Amino acid sequence: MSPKPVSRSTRRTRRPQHATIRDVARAVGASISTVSAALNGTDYVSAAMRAKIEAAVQQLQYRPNDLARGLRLRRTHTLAIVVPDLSNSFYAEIVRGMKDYTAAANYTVLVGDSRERWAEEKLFLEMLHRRRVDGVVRVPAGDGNASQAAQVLGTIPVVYADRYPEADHPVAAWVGVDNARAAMDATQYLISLGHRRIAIISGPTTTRTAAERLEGYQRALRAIGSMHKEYIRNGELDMAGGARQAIELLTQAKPPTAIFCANNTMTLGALEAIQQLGRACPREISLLGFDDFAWSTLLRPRLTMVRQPAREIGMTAGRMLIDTIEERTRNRATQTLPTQLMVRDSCAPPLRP
Amino acid sequence: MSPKPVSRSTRRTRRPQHATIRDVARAVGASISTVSAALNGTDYVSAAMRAKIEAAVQQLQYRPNDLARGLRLRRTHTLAIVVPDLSNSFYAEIVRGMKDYTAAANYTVLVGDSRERWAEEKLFLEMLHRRRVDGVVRVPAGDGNASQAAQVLGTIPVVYADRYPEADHPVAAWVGVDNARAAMDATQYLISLGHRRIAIISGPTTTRTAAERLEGYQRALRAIGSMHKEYIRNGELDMAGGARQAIELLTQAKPPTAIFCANNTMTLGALEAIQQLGRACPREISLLGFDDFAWSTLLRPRLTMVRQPAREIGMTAGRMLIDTIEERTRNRATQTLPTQLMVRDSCAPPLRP
DNA sequence: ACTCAAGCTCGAATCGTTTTGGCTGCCCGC
DNA sequence: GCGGGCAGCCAAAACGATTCGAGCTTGAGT
Repeated sequence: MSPKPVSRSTRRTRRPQHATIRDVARAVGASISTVSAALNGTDYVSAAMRAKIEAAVQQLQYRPNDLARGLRLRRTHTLAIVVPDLSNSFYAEIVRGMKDYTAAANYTVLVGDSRERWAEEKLFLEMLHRRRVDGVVRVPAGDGNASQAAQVLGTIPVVYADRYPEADHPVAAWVGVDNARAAMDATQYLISLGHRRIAIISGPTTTRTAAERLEGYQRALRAIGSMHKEYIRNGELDMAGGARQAIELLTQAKPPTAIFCANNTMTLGALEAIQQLGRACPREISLLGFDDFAWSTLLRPRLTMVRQPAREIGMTAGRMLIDTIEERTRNRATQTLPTQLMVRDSCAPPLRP
Repeated sequence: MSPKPVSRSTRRTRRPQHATIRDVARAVGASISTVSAALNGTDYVSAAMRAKIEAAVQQLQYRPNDLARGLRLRRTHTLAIVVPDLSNSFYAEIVRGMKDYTAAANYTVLVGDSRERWAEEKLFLEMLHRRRVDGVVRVPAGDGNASQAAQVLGTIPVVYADRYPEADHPVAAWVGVDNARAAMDATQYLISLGHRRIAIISGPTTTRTAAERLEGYQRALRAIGSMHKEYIRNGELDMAGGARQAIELLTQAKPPTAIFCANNTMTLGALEAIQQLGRACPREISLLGFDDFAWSTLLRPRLTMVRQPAREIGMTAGRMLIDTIEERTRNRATQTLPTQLMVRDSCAPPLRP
């Protein structure tokens, strides 16, 4: 009835173990406490003893065991960040920014990729809990359920980056950009070039950022009274999705003269589609993207895009996290960083038919 | 004389702590050992008790503390990988491959970026040692000193990926490609198109892979007796380096008709340079690169490149590492994976003057 | 001469797990 | 009526660090 107990006894291999603080203590004929005090500078230790300890540490190649340390201290000096897509350079850059900032404060960061799926994100968050990370920054997966995160993370501090947490939750710490504003500016730029038939390819509206960008686009078009339902598309955030929507848009009876893509991978997809259809960009069709990336100047045409300060978002998230962890501040502030429209070659006035 | 001891006492904030196994035990009126046995299925526990424990675990949101676990078990179920440049999609893909493979075996992986500097890599490796990771895969930084790694890592198992460790060390586990062969094949392809004045932009010869690729290139050209010193360049591995070398090559009296770039970022740099100089690629100058990347089909011309199976390299490295950790095997084998020449649009026969 | 503080060192408790060995019943076969 | 195996449970010893309190010398101040 009851299951046969499984013996965990992987044969106790005597792998030559690491030197411990006890080994150092023995080597210099001192007590463990003294060695600890010497290494951490946390109590008086004579110069002579200190020197002997230094020598022993060097000779034994002693390195403190951070597991034991973390257990005792209840602090691991580890942070984590989870993003929806690590191969997207936008998120990669956020991660890099956070790593750079927090490394200076002596934190390590674990990075996770949810692939836009809450199920995967949850697995990662549970792992973080077990490892007792000191804090985590989340760019929540796009398929909802973000509110369950508090459950699995318990009391571990969280900072949100880029995307909002669920609306019903009290907005915690957050850093990002004013998406509606940025999208409106971008759309107005296209309008100023003379475009009227402007399409948008947006992400699923379950992600707040996508919804906000759509909102900004609509506000700009409503202002000039030329918003048309058939030019509004949304779907998957990836390249294939962008390409498919672009093809649908361009092959309809009265195609748009400009396309605004609400993230970077969809922009690439749209560009691919345009080239496949043999349309000239920007002469026949203008393309404007979101989330700049490093090699966007290598493409032909060089893409005009809305640039988000990805690195700064990462660094700010790191800073906010560390601040709340070390209780330098308890303000659950939200930080809004500025965007920038990088005007390059992919947008031009529309053809006068 | 002796320094004033620094008090570490960050005020002992009573952050509401996590539930422990002891809490679970108390909740169900059992002993710690019983709870542990139940959770790990490592000893007989009655069905009734097991159920009560499950319930308590759920109710208290108990999650085992992996620090304590790792301390006791002397196993952290954590691996690490350190690469020279995370923003290079080639290495990013290796990392991704390793993560995917090892996640299935329930390992977490820490990833580090050495930026081609041993000093940075060393810092990272020291951190890994303190955290007692179970193993690490290294793509060693290009500036030598790789042999010191054994020192700082102690007895932690290592697998090398892509790049070789120093020659003087006994070659440990390694996975990568036959660089000399791949470079030779690529060069022969250019020869078969009719090129004779073929240049190479290679990396610093301190990295074995760069040296091998140069070697393969030379072998192919020597075979037809048209190797020329002035067509051999090496320098930094980044985009700017590639661009600079390409400009020097193309502006000399008798410029090459084809350029072979020994990694992906330098290839992008060369392409940029070619476009800046207004040379038509591939009509006037052919370009062949190394290390394919995802969006290479978006560039114009679509780049012809030698593809390395990055993902497989990462997965294989992960597998080898886990195998040696779990002592399924102790063969310090080396694995050579096949490359593939992705023929696209950036190479054409040379102009007949 | 007495007190007190500073300088130096140490023992023991603690952090949250796993694991070993032992203790209890109980049932079974003699 | 007894030995012994099995099921179920537990106490205590690790694992490797930090930290609290206390003990022991000195030297200075009174």
